[in-house]
Amino acid sequence: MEAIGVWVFQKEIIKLLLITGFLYLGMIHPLRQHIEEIIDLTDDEFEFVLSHFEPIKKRKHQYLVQEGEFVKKEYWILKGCVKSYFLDDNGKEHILRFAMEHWWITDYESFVKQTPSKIYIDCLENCELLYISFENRDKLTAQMHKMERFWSKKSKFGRIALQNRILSLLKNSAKERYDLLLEQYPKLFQRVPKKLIASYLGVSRETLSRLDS
Amino acid sequence: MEAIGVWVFQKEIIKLLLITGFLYLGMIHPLRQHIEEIIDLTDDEFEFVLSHFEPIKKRKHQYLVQEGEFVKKEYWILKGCVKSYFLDDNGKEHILRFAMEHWWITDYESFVKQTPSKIYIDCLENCELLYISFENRDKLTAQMHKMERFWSKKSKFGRIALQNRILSLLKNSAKERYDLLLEQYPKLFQRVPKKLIASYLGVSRETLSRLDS
DNA sequence: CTAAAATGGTGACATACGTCCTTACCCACA
DNA sequence: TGTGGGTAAGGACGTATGTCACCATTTTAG
Repeated sequence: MEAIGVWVFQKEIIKLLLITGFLYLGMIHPLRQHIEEIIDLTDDEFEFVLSHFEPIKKRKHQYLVQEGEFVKKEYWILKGCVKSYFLDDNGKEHILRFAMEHWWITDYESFVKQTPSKIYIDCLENCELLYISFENRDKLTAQMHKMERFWSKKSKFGRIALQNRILSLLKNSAKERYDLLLEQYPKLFQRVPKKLIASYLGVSRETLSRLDS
Repeated sequence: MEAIGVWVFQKEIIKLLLITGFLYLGMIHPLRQHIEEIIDLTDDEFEFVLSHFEPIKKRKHQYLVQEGEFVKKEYWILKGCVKSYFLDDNGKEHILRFAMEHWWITDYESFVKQTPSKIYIDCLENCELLYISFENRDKLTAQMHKMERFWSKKSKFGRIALQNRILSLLKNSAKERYDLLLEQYPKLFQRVPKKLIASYLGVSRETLSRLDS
């Protein structure tokens, strides 16, 4: 009995290692693939990068970030889907953005300025994540200029995406924004409730459900 | 007569040098002040940085960026005020942002991705600017890690500002957005026409003029 | 398995906002 | 001195969207 218990335990460990990518049998680690879309890495360099991350699992409805908290981690999603949002004075929820597999997420305002967070991030599904702490990110960028370039580029692209969202909020009608989102992220509509999509688009749930016509 | 002409010409040059900060008599160059809010520079380092910039003057209504153009410069405003905006399918103008003294401006999307610009930037007043070319910015960041840190930080703060604008577009009414803008940039209301403020806030000119009540 | 909660569609109604219009004002320039 | 362009205010009207209410399903949690 004892022996079987240990075996099951080991299997769980191996499974976890596989999922989080710390043991990849002949496959390229998804984080490496992701980073190499922008910069090239040797095996050793990737090992070094990865050693600054920790794996973590979260269940649906669990928080990654809560309002008032000092955010000290940036997350990279291996599996699952999360929402980042804030509550207005009436307690109404407004979606800032969603994030899915291979997206980065954190509260950058709190992360960069080291101020208490104004937002929440929580899991819409059970999630498997890698996170890097503020300190490790600093260390890594200081020791590895390539990674500073990587994050710098990511930051620039993130900024452009935000600008385009503002552009869309200013110029497009609710219906147009709906169509654009559906075109760009069709998967999203199968994974997250419509009322969250409505909140992301800045319209009421009722209005959204009347847009299809 | 000839001599006087030369003298007037020299005076103009000196004036230009003074204005653009290439000749600062015992004063700290405003660009240096600006950069040193984030990183420290020695005299030589600042000289080196400045040598990558060029001064330029633009009159009211002149363009810095036009739609369809490949943007190869980033501008820093010494004096004046500009708007960045785009035109929708109906030719309606939507203000992305304003920029005034000591602000950076360009079309980052075109600048970073090297794609044709979707936006216009033009002068609301006569402007005095410094610009840095794409190539010089690359050179400078490659040779001077400090400046890469500077721009990286700027980029992060820019991103946070954009996120907060989205936040505001989602949660605040037109009236609230108006009050917030008035509180944050009271100068703007003395310098730019109300119809542009309306466009920035995402409401019609008529609606804006009715908000005061 | 069942009860409770969340989701999603729709109707009735109120209202904020856009659109179109006229009027008035200021100021640069002929 | 007049004239035209840019700016701003406000009236009239239509429409898109929010709000509240109700109900039918589906999903979740105990």
